[in-house]
Amino acid sequence: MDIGAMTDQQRHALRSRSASHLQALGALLQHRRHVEINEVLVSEGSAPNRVYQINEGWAFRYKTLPDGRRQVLDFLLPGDITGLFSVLFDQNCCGVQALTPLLVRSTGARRVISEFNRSRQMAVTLSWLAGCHTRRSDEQILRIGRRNAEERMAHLFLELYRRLRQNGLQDTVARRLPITQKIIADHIGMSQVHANRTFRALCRHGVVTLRDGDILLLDPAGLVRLSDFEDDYLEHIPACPTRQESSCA
Amino acid sequence: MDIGAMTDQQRHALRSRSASHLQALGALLQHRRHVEINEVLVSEGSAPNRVYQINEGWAFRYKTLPDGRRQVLDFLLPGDITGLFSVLFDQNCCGVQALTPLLVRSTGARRVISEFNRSRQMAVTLSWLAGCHTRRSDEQILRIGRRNAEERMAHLFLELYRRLRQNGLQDTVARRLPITQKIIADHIGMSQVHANRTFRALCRHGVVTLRDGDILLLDPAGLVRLSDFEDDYLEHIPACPTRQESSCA
DNA sequence: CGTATCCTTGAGTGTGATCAACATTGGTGG
DNA sequence: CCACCAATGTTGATCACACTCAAGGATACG
Repeated sequence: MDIGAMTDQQRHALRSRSASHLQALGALLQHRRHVEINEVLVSEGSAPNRVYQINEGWAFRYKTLPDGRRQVLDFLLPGDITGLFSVLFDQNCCGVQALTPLLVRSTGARRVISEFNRSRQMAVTLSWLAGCHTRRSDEQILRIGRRNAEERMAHLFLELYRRLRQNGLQDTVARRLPITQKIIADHIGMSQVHANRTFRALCRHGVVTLRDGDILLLDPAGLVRLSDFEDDYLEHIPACPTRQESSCA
Repeated sequence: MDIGAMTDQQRHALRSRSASHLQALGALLQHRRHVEINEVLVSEGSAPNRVYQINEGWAFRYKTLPDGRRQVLDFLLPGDITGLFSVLFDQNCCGVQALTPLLVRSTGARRVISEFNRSRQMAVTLSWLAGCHTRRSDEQILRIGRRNAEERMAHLFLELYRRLRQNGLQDTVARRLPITQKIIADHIGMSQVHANRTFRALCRHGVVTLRDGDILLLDPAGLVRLSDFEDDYLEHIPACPTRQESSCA
């Protein structure tokens, strides 16, 4: 056996410690603010001065090409924190925009840096958090690189569903996705028209439908079948101790 | 102005401190080992017990689908460190395989964890490193999501060229890429046949050619034109203090 | 030599893009 | 209250980029 190896128990212990550590970090984000639908919270090229947690609503990270093509990199769901890995850079390489009205909490970069330096265990926590993000973006690369249209869309829907559930939302809530077909298209690398046709195909399979402008997941198990979904890359990041507050806000 | 904001100078100072800090971390990787061409250094699903630095040679990170489709997530170049963000997980979600014979140095996960805990500034360093990786994978998502075949390939070649230069390799060396068309195809999400046709097209533009089985970049500036390349997402990670050794090894 | 790997090219097919038109909805201002 | 506009979803027609299948050539290696 490998001399420097750790047991699963040791790893598990480190992860739980990281989890509570991260909640402490989340508690720093005191400044509350409402963001309008479609508002750009962070613009491409701006200085990364703040770290945000989405308290209510959905947002997305994106990049654009000079000719206007846009890639939606990922989605920020209620409870998600963004910006922790940008504080050392002079410019943001991507932007953040609201998909729905948001309630966000934030704090300044200096405050984050001093919290980074406050505790010796923060490095382990950040390694874990970075690992969670890496796994997600690796899966996104696989999704757009090697899956076909139906698989991509079904796989995306499932990822969002699982993450919403992990972030503490109820099943009925987690099955509603407030995203347009244009946004989906820009996320999984296809045209809006083809996203529509793919979506219609999923509807015909009976796994999703449209309800009041939102996408409604009817049959998660069916989506798993359609996309070969394996959820081992998704790890719960318990950075959202404000779910209760936010629901009564 | 934002109260918690930092100046570019402050950020710059933190980055240089992180850089030297990271070199210290690299110095931990004492265990040397040779890896054969095509050997799997880390297999999908294995326990992440070690952190590696590539000392000589090229490798790639990958994921595979049950039906055999493979996605090359990114390339590991001489000087690159991999595994820092996996140590807290029970299983690897992706594998690492050698493209050329490698000389790697490594250390065990426990050692890495204790180094994480040793210094208060390690968290800042990891935030920076995670940011560097995030920027690269965001760009990879944009590449396969929203660029066409020629742009993808030209863009990839440039990224590799710049990274090799940043890692301290000479210009003539950095212009040689030891990758097959199948590997390129699996990285930028196309078939091997189409990768060949795209490559031929780039040859016809006079920007690349094939030399002794390697890809040779003839005209980096031409590649920039063909792919709208912006290098602002690439930041030098000075984690390779062993370049000199390795060239006389 | 024979075999394996990689590159190359052609032919035929298909997935997904583009263009265009129209329906529906919600918001805004007269 | 209605007219108008913007955003979104829907569908058809056409086209192109990229895939698959197939075969052959070059090179390296045992």
